Amino acid sequence: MKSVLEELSRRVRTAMVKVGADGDPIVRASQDAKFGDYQSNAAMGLAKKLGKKPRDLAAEIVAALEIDDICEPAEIAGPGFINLTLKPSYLGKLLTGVPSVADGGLDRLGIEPTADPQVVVVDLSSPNLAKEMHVGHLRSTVIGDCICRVLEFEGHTVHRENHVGDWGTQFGMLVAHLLREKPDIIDHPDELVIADLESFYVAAKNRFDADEAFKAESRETVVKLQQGDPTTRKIWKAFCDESLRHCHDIYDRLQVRLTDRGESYYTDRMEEIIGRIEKKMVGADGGWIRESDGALCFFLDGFTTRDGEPLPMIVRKSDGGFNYATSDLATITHRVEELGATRILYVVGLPQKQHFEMVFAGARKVGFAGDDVALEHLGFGSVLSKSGVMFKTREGGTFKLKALLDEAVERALAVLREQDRDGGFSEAQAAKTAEIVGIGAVKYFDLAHARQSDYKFDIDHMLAMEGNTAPYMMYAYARIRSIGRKAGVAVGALPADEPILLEHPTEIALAVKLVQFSETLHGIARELRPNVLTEYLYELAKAFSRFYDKKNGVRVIDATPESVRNSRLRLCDLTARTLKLGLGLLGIETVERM
RNA sequence: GCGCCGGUAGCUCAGCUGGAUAGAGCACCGGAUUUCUAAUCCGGCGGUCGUGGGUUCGAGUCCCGCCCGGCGCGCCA
Repeated sequence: MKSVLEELSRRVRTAMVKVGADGDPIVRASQDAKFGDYQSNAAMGLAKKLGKKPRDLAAEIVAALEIDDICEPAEIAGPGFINLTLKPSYLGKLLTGVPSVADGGLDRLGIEPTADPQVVVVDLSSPNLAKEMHVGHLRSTVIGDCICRVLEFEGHTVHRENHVGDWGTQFGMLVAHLLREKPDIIDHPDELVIADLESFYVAAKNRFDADEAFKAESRETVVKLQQGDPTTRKIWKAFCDESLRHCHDIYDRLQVRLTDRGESYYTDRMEEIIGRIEKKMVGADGGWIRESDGALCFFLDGFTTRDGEPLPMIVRKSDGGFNYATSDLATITHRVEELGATRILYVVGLPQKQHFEMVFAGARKVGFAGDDVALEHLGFGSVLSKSGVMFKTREGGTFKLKALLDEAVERALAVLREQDRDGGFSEAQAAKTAEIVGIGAVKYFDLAHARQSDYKFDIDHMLAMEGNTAPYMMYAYARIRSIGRKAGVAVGALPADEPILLEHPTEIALAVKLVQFSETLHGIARELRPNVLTEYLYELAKAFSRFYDKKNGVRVIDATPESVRNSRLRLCDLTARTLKLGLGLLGIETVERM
């Protein structure tokens, strides 16, 4: 389906050129239906430059505007707004052309992939393997996955990189602890099971703090690990594999797939880029690469410490080791040079903003990323407890993500039971539906908030049946499916040449929403804002409720004549397919019955 | 101290590169409706957009000051 927004922008732009007022047509979907469906706000800004009155310029543009085929006559309002209302016949034509469901393939609703595909790397999730995943990882995983899905749908090649923490001093401690606790692991590394990584870590840490001999042992283990000692490596790998299994239990439930590529993957590359950096150092004007207190540093403009001194980005510690700046630089060279990325997105919490500013500036300056590569930190806000403080357990520890998901599913089951009036759900169906609803609720709630703002984790709110929540959206979908079943029409089965006839205000309003899906999606792919998609889907669902309302809407199954019934059934079907596709891009499953 | 993020209705949150009387959900009040899944629809109540200036035809949005909250600021990630 063509983007209405683009079409209108083109038309208005053409008219503007004709009257000698070239510029951005500033076409937007109107906020209020009384101003039409779209509006152009270009006349007000341009009038002054051209020495004209805004309303006069608007009138000139309108006079030159050729939109009879798609819009009602344009209206000029207020200081010079040009209001545009789509003709029902045009809406009907656009929707009629949407192909029926392709056999087996992904339903694209007729939306074409981009003409300019890119290779995009998304750095998401990236938990530390030393510990259990906690709430802090939810947002990166869920937002990152959504962004990947949207970009993939748009036709880009997406690499989902799970940059897990599997390297560093704490792994010496963990391996040493593991060897003491389960010495037979050397012979059976594949059989390692650690029920609770969190308590395993705590036990190791306690031993480390209390036992000097163990502390020394841990340090030796780190050295052995870094030197590549086979046995140490084997134990380390067994630990990482077990930890990754824990992670993937979560990823499976969240329906997130990604490529695990830990920091350890980059160890050789880190050595190599230090070499490249040292070569640059010789010619670095102003000595922006230099050693300071024994550490190799980048001194980049605009970064200072709390004392106002230049703040270095350390790429090699004074002990010769590397840190996260080094590994982040290494990932950039890998992603650019090996994966061929032209856009790299980091879905990492907002507190790390300064770190990424430095890494990006450093990568550019040292030549690891050229102007043809976009580097973007997609920072996100924190998940707070219901009372608005950082999400912690009573003991001050972090909340395990698994526990949170379990609770959501459990609550979803309770909600389903409550609503299941006629007891139509079997035990197994209820459990399966609860899993989908519960997980979906957590994801939807997260995605429905603006990426950069903090939000309060409110399980009652996310499972509410009213408002902009997953259960509401899922129900809206299931309800439409039920209409299809009752009408005896299969999904997407009505032929694409069955004309869509729009007459009733609620039909037209629904059609406008449906038609706006593609442009909404394109906007999201550009701005990477999942909450815009949830907002859109919610409005679509509401538009459908009005359309289907017995008082203010229209009849569907028993509508006559046949052509009107079919048209309305197609509207139902298109709505359901849009909801399913949209929720799918959020990473949320739908159910046929609820 | 410097920097970043935030402060919008009683509560939870939107507000797209400045655009029309600032929106939604919940809560509260009223109405429809014995239902093509009411897990619905319609209406009402409710905000000096932290605060004081400035820029602009137009500011929740941009600039400056101040207040409040959160976070970050050299070898953890």
